Amino acid sequence: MAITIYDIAREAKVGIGTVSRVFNSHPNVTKETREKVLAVAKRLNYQPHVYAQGLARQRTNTFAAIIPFFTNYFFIEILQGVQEKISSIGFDLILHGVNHPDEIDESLRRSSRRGRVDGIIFFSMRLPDTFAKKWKDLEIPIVLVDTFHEEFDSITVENFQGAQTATEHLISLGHTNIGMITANVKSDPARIRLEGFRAALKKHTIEVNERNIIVSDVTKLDGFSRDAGYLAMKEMLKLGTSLPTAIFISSDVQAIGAISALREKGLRVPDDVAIVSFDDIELAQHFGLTTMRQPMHRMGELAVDQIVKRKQNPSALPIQMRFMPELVVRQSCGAKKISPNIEDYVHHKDINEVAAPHD
Amino acid sequence: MAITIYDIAREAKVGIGTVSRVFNSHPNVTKETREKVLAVAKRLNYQPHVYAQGLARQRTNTFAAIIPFFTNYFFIEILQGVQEKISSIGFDLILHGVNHPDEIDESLRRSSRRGRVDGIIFFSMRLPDTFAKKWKDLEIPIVLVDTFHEEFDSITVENFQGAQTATEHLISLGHTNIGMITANVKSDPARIRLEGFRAALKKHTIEVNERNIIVSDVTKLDGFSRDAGYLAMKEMLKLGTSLPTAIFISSDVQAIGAISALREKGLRVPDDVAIVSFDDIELAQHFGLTTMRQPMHRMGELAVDQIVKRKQNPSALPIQMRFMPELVVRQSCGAKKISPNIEDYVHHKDINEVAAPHD
DNA sequence: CTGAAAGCGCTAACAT
DNA sequence: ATGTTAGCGCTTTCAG
Repeated sequence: MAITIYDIAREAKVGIGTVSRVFNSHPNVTKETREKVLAVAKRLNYQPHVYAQGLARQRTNTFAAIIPFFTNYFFIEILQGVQEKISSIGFDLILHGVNHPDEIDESLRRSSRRGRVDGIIFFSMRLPDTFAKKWKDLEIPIVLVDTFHEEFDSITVENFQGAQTATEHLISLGHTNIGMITANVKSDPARIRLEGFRAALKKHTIEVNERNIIVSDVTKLDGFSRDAGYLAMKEMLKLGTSLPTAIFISSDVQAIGAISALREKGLRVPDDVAIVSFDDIELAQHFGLTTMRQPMHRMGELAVDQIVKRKQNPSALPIQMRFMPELVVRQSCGAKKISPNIEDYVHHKDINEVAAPHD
Repeated sequence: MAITIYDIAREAKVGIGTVSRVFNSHPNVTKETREKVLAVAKRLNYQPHVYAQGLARQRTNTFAAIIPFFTNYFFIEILQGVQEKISSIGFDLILHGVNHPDEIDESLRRSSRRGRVDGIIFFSMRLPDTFAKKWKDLEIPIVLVDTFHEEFDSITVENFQGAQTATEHLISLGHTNIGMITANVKSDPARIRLEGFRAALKKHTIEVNERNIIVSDVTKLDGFSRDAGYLAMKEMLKLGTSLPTAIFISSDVQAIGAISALREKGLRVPDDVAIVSFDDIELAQHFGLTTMRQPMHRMGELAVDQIVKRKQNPSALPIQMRFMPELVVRQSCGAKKISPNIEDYVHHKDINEVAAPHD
């Protein structure tokens, strides 16, 4: 059996309480005994038992992240922020992947087992109402990322305005025949981006051609995938003659798929079709995508910060943090026809943060 | 305070032992008392305290994965296999990202804290010898993925033969002026793939032109990155006139970067330069990369299986599982000049598994 | 400042 | 079949 504080107490000829105090850097220990204890502990290669600590302290120093599984680069980049921040504060991260909608419940249940985690970061999925209640009672800090529920802290991006900005960029380049490819509208971001798109056209009194709006019915990844983008573009191409001169696409990965479909038909971006997408995942740069940047890494870090804050002040009103996505102009929109790609024309100004307490 | 077995024992007028038995589906409980207990538990919304269970049972039902951080798609695909398998057996996954070599120690230390996890999956990094010893003593199952140490179970890919196959494919297409771009040779896979490349040329008595071998000195991600590939190709292009007609590149991501660099010079793949790379990440298909497929998802699942097996039989000799990567022919090598991409010409035969007990 | 003792919530061996 | 009890390893009063 492994070394316990009893072992080291015996060796150091002190009580276990003292040993405990030493490791918790409690002030009431003389320098001599502290050093004596530490010496023995080192000699015996003592390591505290995390679960015993957790049980006694009534906290676990671990957070859970529940993610609709991370084959999606968007999540990975957020997750990276989460991971770095969590380990920087000495906590552990438990990862729950949700590959199928049916698994949401299971994941929620598993991570909310009593004493399992001190906080939960919940990604992108709509939080079932049954759990909203349950979690409120649980009294464990929860923060929502890329999704919203009025009872919890949330970190989101202004999808509506982002979509509007993207569309207006296309309009400003002279396009009037503009289409959109959006992910499954079961997903809130997809739905809202579509609304933003419509609003932008309306604002500029451009007629919406419903034929040029392709709404993905792919369920896998809610249609935020290369395949979904590819299929959607195929469909748009199939519809015949009046291909729009510009398309707003609800995510970078979809745009990449869409570009493939265009290439197959011998069509070029931006010459034949201009494209603006959303997210600015790392690959967007490679493809020269003009896109709406979401500060993913930052969002991940903030999620962790917010959980920590929430632990300290459980009764504060839910906070809603909303980021304004930023237009990153590269080649796919046709605004810059200079060198092929790899170069990135974004102005590296700081992301705007809009932290507004929820009413 | 939350509900404990004491609460439910009192309510159901039974002993805590009985309650415990019910939840552990111990046979010695009558149907009536079982149902009574279950009813009360449900009414009170009882949830077992994971840490208390862990402490009493002396096991945690969680595994840790230590990954050189997953901005690399290769790891993500393995991790996905790991994640799915782990949750399918009802375990939890703790994720330790290692972003900097200095953090390896810290991660190792943290996940090997006593009673923290029941097993560790260690990815791609060379295991420091100090820890090899320490972990042996720890008596906790450890499996290495994409890296090797003779004292532990490991799951790897035949890098040498894979590189050889890739190179020979290029040779079989008639190329004789073949170059290679490899990641940082601090990484074993990068180094071994380079050796395989050399061996293939030698076998076919083709002279090695050292100028056409670019070894990345990028340290970030050990040079397995788009940027590293881009820079390496730039360097190769800078060297002047004798660009090889074919290049073997040590990973798909690097190949993607390299292709960017070629495009900037107006060079086309495979017309001007044929390319074969390694890994077959999801994106490889999109780029039409001919590549050596590693069964990443499978490797992840297997890692979990092996940890479980190792728990059952701690004293068995270390197992070494080696996969033979499979050549997937797409467009980048020039063997098929048919349609642009998206289509995948691989024969979907099963991956070969070579499980050989270590000596 | 330090030792002893009482939990933390659960499991498992031991009685009955 | 069920209740009782002794841990699991640590934290944290409570005396002294």
